[in-house]
Amino acid sequence: MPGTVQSIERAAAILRMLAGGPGKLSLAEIARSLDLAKPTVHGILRTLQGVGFVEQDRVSGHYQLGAALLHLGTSYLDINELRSRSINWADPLAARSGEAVRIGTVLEGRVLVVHHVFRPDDTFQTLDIGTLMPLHATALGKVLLAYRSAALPPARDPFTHRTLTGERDLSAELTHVRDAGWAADIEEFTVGEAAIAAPIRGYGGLVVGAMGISGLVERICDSRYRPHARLVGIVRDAARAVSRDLGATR
Amino acid sequence: MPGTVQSIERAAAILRMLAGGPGKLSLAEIARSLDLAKPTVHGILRTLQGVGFVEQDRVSGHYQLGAALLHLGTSYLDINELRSRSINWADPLAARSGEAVRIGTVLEGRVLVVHHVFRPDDTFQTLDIGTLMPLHATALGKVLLAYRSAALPPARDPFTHRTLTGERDLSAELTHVRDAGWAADIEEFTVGEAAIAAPIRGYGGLVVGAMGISGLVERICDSRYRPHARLVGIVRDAARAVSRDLGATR
DNA sequence: GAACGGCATTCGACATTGTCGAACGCTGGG
DNA sequence: CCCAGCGTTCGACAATGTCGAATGCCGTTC
Repeated sequence: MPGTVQSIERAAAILRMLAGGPGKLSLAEIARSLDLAKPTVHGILRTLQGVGFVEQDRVSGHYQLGAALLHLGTSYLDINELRSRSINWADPLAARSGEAVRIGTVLEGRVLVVHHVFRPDDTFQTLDIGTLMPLHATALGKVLLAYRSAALPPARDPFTHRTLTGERDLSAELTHVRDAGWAADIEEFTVGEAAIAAPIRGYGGLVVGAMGISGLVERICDSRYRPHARLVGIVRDAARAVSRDLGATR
Repeated sequence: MPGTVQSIERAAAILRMLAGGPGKLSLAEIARSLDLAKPTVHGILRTLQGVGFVEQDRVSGHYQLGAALLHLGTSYLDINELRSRSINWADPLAARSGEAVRIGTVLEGRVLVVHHVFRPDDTFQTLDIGTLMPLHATALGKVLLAYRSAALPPARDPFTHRTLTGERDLSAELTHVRDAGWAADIEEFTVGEAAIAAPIRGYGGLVVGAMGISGLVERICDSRYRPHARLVGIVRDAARAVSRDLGATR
């Protein structure tokens, strides 16, 4: 691409590979995957190692992500306005709904979770901040898909037997999401779990994120697999409040 | 530096600047600080923007860290062995001590927090994972300083009136830390708070991190400002357990 | 124990790219 | 209205990044 720095793009591609796979990769694997000469990859990795973005395992010689990225990642969280505006509404939403709350935005064709409030109980939970989730199989993702102009994601893995993978099914679903103003995923991403999400708009009305709750399907839905209207209402109210904080007027 | 890719080093310097300052910087400020021509910085920023590491504010034209870094940062956490081995011991340590627990390692001349367990009560707390703390003014930092071969940090800000800033005072303190096998900071970083930390060793006995507790000084120390021996003991025990998990034999 | 294949790393030639001076248009402040 | 400083574009050219060839190491196989 003209006007950009090719070696920085290559370095970013290497970091994404390291983030997406088993954690550690050999120089040769990286070179093969990116179709680059080994000395080229070696120079890039040595530079990334020097700036702390990559570490090399002393025993195997393999490479992995480095500590400096953690600081950059959390610094990003500190300045992320979607997150800072959402925080005030996320705890009350978790309290009122009794479910886990997540806020997400689009990154690399998936949902990036930028804030996560645990379900207010003492079950074991893991923090999802920073994780990527599919757009087509989650409530957050369907909201983000519904309001963006890009095409449907080409890869639509069936996470459960209820995941919508067909283009027509998904398009119809997104039309419905736009009409209703919220989305649900009912055992489409995780068997036994359901979620409800609503759009967060920024200045000018553009959808900049989504806010949602998730929990066991029998808590989120009634006996006919329909999300409880009360829960839909409080999710939408909370998302609207965040939108107002962000300067949306619609 | 020969053998490394200069433009990647420059890109990393830009990202560190964005992480370290007020969050948003103008292209001109970055160019001045790094003594680079504006078109040079522009090309690097455009590339970083293309890969999601940087975003540009539509209104002011200023640049800030991008969402892709969050995913890289949390991916680093997922594979960080110091953290994965510490997790099992951190919760019990918080429970037994009744205090907040942090695990840290050295990054860019400071302490990088890689794990944090909240004090087990319902006071308001913020998650410190990814934050950087001073080496000279924290218990975690003093442990890390005591067992590394590098020189003392040149910048030794006085966070409180009790912070050790003199080279002789700090050197003497680090000798004491090595002798005792643990460190404390007693209102040296935060007025009203104290902390205790012990080294975590990796394979071969090298110190790869530190584990510590922190809380109100009147809970951590007795009336003569001495850390409670019971707390010192359980911190050291927990750190030794993590060390064993990491393959240290000492 | 020897041979082999594939690894990470180094070296140096050279072609490509990244750098940067000059210029431009825009915007906010005086 | 004017001006200073901004972000951005363009194109020349020097510096750098790329990569083929080679090397040494290590684990595996015979």
